[in-house]
Amino acid sequence: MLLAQVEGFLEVARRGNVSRAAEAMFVTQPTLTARLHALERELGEPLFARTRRGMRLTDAGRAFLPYAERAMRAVRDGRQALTDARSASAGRLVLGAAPAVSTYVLPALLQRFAAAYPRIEVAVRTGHSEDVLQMLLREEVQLAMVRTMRHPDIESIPLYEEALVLVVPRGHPFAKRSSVGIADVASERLIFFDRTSSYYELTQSFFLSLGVTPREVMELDNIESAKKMVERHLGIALLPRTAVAGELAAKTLIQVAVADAPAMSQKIVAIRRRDQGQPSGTVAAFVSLLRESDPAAI
Amino acid sequence: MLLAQVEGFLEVARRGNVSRAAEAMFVTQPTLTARLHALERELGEPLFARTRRGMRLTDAGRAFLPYAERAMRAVRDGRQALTDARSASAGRLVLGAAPAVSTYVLPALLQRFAAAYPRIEVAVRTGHSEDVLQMLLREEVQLAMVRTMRHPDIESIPLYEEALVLVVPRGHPFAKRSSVGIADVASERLIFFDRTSSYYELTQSFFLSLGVTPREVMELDNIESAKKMVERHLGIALLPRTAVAGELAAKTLIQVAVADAPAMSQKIVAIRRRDQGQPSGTVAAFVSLLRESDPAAI
DNA sequence: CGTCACCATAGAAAACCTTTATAGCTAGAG
DNA sequence: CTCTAGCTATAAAGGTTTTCTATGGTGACG
Repeated sequence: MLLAQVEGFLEVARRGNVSRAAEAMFVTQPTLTARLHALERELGEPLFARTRRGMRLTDAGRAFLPYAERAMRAVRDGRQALTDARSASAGRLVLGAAPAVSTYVLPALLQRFAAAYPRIEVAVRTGHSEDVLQMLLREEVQLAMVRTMRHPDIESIPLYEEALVLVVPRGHPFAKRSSVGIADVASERLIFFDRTSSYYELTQSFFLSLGVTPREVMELDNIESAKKMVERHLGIALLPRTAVAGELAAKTLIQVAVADAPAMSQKIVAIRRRDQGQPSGTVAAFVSLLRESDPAAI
Repeated sequence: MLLAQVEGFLEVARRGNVSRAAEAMFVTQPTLTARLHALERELGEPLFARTRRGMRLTDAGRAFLPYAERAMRAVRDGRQALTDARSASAGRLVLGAAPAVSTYVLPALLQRFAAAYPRIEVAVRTGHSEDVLQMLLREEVQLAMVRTMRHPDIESIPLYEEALVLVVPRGHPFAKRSSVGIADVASERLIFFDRTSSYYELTQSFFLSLGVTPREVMELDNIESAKKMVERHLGIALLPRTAVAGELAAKTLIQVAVADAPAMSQKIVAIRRRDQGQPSGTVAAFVSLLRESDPAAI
């Protein structure tokens, strides 16, 4: 069965006249007649009753009609869906993100994205970078924003550098100093977050490399709680800058430079399966929004 | 776009492998490759990402997938609908019927029909024979059961002869007589039903042709009421035999032969549009049920 | 490093579709 | 009663498309 036959069937059913239908479809009448015959032969039943006045649907034709319409509509809608997706005017975008990205970076990005592409449906899956990578490989997400990772099947787009900054509560002795030494830090009560996170390892290895053993006094499994602890003077913490931007601005937390330490940071990238070909419309739209975003503003 | 291409797309999407999909579709691999290329070219976008492992859907392919499935399902279901209709194992049957048929004959017929073809949906439109004929011509009904009518566009199937019988209430003087004369009838109080019905004209012309002027005492617009009136001794009536079968059996009404009068009757037929070709499954099923019914039993 | 498992491509043969031209049929007009 | 108009069906030719066989090319894997 050919779509051209189904389409011809519908057109003739609508007009009750092969010649007019043929004209409307920009083919000759014998062509359309042949298509109808082929369709009827394949279905094993006349779909039209031939009269002097033209073509009338038989009961069988009437029974087939709704299905023919459905099929054509599906094809038409499918085409439209691709056009929409290409222009990113509609569609679905499934993102993966590391927790710090998901919580502190994505909201602003998605707000702008939703404003620019209101008809794109967005879903976010959060997890540690390794888990999100697996989601990407399993094609559960189309694009993931995680720390730099290596895998032969993915390609990366650099996004921004996520610095770990030392924050102390308002009124803390450090708060008035322009910078502190690493030894000062190690002697303070430190609050860590999420032992399973890569940030944990990062800070640990940072202290170790400097030959300093931090006094761990508290470990929370999420950044929000860690911030609250610092605010309540239970210790000081090294936290991702994006995670404390609000508190720094509100001055409930104070950032303190560490004079004799190299900057601790992780590169955050967007990753994508290498074998997915060119990014589809929705992904491409999101990537271009990422690219035109000021990294400092994130 | 060809259905073969859509089908190929689905098969390859399912198997992730052109060669296997081609085998499953009984074509060679290059054929299927060509179909996919043609489809992608028409849609202006790669639907698959070619990898060493086989074919993976792109985002565009994933977006198109549900529509392709919908289209193929519509075609498959359409085929099935025709098969069902042909075997009359399912479908829809819209009948037209004159009031007397609809009320007194159809119920028993439809009971048997529904038992034989439980998955056929039946609808009945009732009206005077002329109106039902118009419905048929407008294709609002597929088959109509009415009195014999002439129209160039319809063909008829004789069903049964509907006799008008004289009925009197139990206890009426006529009830004990084996037959009465036409003059006797005319001198009785007569109850007519539905001046707009053909039965009304039939009985009127019957009396007129015999040179008798009936004493009309009452006219109801439906047969049921007329029967009730006769039962209450308000008169006697000429009613369709099928309409009084129950009362005759229950002996609440008595049939009296009219000796010197020709039998009054109308032929009831099933009519169908001549230009509809062979009856479809559901109609054919109903017609065959009509044919195998004992006319006397109706 | 060769072999395997893929998909892509080439070229020839076959199938198919479309077109022009024409036939056949019926209703309605003159 | 004939003729014409308005349908659809059919025929034959031609050209495009599709399909097949055979082969190329390319990573992956042992």
